[in-house]
Amino acid sequence: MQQIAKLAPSATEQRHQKKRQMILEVADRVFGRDGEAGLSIRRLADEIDYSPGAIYKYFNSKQELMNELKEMFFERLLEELPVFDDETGDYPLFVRSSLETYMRVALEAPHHYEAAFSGEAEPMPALLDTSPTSAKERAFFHLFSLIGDGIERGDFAPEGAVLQVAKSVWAACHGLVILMIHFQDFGRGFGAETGADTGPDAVIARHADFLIKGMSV
Amino acid sequence: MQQIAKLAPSATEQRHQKKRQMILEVADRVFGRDGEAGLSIRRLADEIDYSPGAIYKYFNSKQELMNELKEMFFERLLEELPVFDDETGDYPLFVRSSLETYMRVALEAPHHYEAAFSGEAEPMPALLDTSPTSAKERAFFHLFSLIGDGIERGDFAPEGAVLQVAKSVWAACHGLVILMIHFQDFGRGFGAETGADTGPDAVIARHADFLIKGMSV
DNA sequence: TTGACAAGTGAACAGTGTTTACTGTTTTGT
DNA sequence: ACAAAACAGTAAACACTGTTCACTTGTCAA
Repeated sequence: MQQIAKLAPSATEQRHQKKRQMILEVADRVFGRDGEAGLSIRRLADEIDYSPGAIYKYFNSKQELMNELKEMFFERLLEELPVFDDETGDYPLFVRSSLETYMRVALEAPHHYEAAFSGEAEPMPALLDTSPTSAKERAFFHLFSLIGDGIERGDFAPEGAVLQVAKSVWAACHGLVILMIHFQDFGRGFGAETGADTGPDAVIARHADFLIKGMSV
Repeated sequence: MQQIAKLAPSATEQRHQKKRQMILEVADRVFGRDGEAGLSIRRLADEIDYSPGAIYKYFNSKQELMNELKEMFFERLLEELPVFDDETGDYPLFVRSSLETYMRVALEAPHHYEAAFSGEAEPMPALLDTSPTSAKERAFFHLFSLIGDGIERGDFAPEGAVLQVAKSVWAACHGLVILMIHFQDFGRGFGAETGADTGPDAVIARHADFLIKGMSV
């Protein structure tokens, strides 16, 4: 017998979801530490004292589990992104801070971030005039809105189409993160040249400056 | 008995190298079509009518074979990069063309390009005052020199350290390529907005413009 | 001709994601 | 309360993967 709408999840269902969540947390920890190569179904099963097959009672495939890990990452990212204060806020500064946050959070979870852009090519999510569903899409949507709103407000100069500029900025941030993940010392070692701050945070900050300046009126 | 220096490779050695090259070409074709997932040792062995173990008479590991495929890609890239003509050349235009070529060639071999930046993190190659050895390093070195020379010539404004600007530009190009590889329609669909050219080439061109403009005096 | 080396094979090892038949156990409907 | 159905978990197998190793065959050189 099937209910039309399950308003109250059964105790069984609750236990199931709770255990599922537990598995996800363990997987998230292992994946964050050792990456996709280190997160095998058997390894994960060992970690939670289950047999490998048991995992498939909670996830249809490793891919599905991985997608949830990525989704969890983007939810964390969305939480950390700053919110603009219309009264006292400086919009370009707000955008700068947003881009920095995007890059910083990504660098703090390199395996998650890298995995989110590897594997099979996916269709480009609609980023204008739609309500995105997944956290991943919401994050990208947020990023695009930053630029679009900035142009609307008159803080940024619309050199070319709005979406083109947003794409360029997003790509630039994405590229820096990926290169910093891939090259061990990409964000380090050139402080002597100018005496300025060195380290990943400085590279991120200067990159954001470069982009904001390229957009500003 | 071991020769001090093998000036003339033996016929045996020549055959070995020739067959090795043949294997590489087949691997390159399969990898270009189906990516790393589609290029297994067994599949490759099938393709050349060998047994899987035979591959290891020519390569110590799949990783070594993959590295040679990546190296071949960067050699092709280097061949396609334009050369600056000191007499008649417009330097910013030359840089723009160079960046476009980098992105275009990368997009033509998405699996190769993606593989070159995935896997284990590697140390950042020295990009100033050294002669790079591999084609991969030479390509990156070339890219950095573009910016450095432009600043020296006075065509680009040194906002911040030379290397910081070069990093930002490289990262921006890299990011756009990766996003265009990962998102199926990243370079398409917004022509209606402005009536301008659409398609990957247009996105690449506008991205290059964005970067050149950000550097120019 | 004999001995050393090269080329290639087939089987095996350890690992992967995944499926299936099979257990108990728990929940559910009558 | 009892039977039936659903659930949770296991062991074993399947079809892959990269890699190694003993073994045979062929080629070249002293």
